[in-house]
Amino acid sequence: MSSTQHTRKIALIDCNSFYVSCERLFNPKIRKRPVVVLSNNDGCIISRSNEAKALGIKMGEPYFKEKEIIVKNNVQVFSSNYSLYGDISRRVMRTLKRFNSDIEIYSIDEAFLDLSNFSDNEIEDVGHEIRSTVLKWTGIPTSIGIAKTKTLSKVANHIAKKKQSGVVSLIGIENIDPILEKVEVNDIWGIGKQLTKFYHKNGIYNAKQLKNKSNTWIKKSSSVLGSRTAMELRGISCIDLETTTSKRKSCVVSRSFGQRVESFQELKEAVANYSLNASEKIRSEALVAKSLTIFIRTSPFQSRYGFYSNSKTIDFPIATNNSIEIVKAALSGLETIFKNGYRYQKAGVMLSHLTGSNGGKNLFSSDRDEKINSLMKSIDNTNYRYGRSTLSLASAGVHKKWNMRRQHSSKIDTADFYCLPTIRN
DNA sequence: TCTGGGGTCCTAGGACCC
DNA sequence: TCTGGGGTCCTAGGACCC
Repeated sequence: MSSTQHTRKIALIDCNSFYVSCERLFNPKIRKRPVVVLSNNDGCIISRSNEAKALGIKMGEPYFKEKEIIVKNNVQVFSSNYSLYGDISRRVMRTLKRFNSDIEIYSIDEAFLDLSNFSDNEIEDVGHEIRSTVLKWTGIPTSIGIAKTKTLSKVANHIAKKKQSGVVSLIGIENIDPILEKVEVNDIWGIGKQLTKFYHKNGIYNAKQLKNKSNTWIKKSSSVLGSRTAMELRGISCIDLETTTSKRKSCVVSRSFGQRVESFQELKEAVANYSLNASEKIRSEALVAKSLTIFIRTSPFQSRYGFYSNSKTIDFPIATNNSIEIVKAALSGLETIFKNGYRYQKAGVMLSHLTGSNGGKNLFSSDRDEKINSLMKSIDNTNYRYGRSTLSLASAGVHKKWNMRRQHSSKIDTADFYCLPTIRN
């Protein structure tokens, strides 16, 4: 039957050790060396080269705990540089779009691509072509998994990561049970710690066992998400490709401080900055927020100082993206939850119930609002052109306690991105 | 001494209504 | 006097993702 030639085919393209690969683009000397990239504040290890993985350095582990191995093996360490990674990510995604515009950009380093238009016979070759094109045009190595559903393409991708070729297709394989049997249940997309514990208790250890478990049992014992996962393992698609970028529903800006903060004044500065940052973000997406939550907390790892965590949510009478209003609300919220005598470790601002801003007009908009809107626009433009915090409402010093630690920055400016050397095969 | 940040979705339970 | 039960909407918190 020729119709089987055009079964649904979803590819998951995942960049290998993405942040490490980005740093390597600018620093060819570290190509074969062990490399790690740290989270904000140089807190945790969030990206590892294969060489670093081989040394036993764990994902998500605090940097200080791995320091010994790192020093001993001369592992190259980088603070994260998100604007750089964002730029390279856009380059990768643009390249992928050439193969099909039906693409779901799932994260900074992953995308689902609909390849149903290709025949079963050629699909693996297409995978290899995508892989080599992305490598040639961006310098980023990828792994590609292709299958009938998103969950299965994740499985295929998981296997592809361990293969030299980097491409694995499950299309056209009659019985995938022997493959699924080798996939541990906790490695399945959508199954985290809690579900793993539960499935283990019920004798389910791998993807094959979950796939062949009765649907009624799964439905009864977990949420709809659990049964959706099992259906997808059976090749029945339940999770659609989200190709249109839907407007987001919330926006969080939060940071751990470089050093503990105790003074109200310093906390206020940090919160004002995060508020400005969040307002700017939602304005750039033409959104307004109906409510704001501000939260502060001390370190959960240092109980000897006493743990304190609190938040306050404030509703705006009229949804807004006005920096002044948002900062004001955040600071008044902060006042209600701030307690003296604690060593604060983190603060954040969340804007939620976001909706489209209708070009900044609403029933109650006035001349004054129009003026504020154009003021906001000029702030955003200036910041865009000359860098963040060129103009800001709070006196945002650069040497404050709460600023992040970044001791291992490669100092690559995004501007340098345009000087990237051409990459040869 | 040092432990990231930013999202989505689901569910349970409370408030409220008829 | 009897004091039910079902529906909706909202929120907080949990689980999961990268």
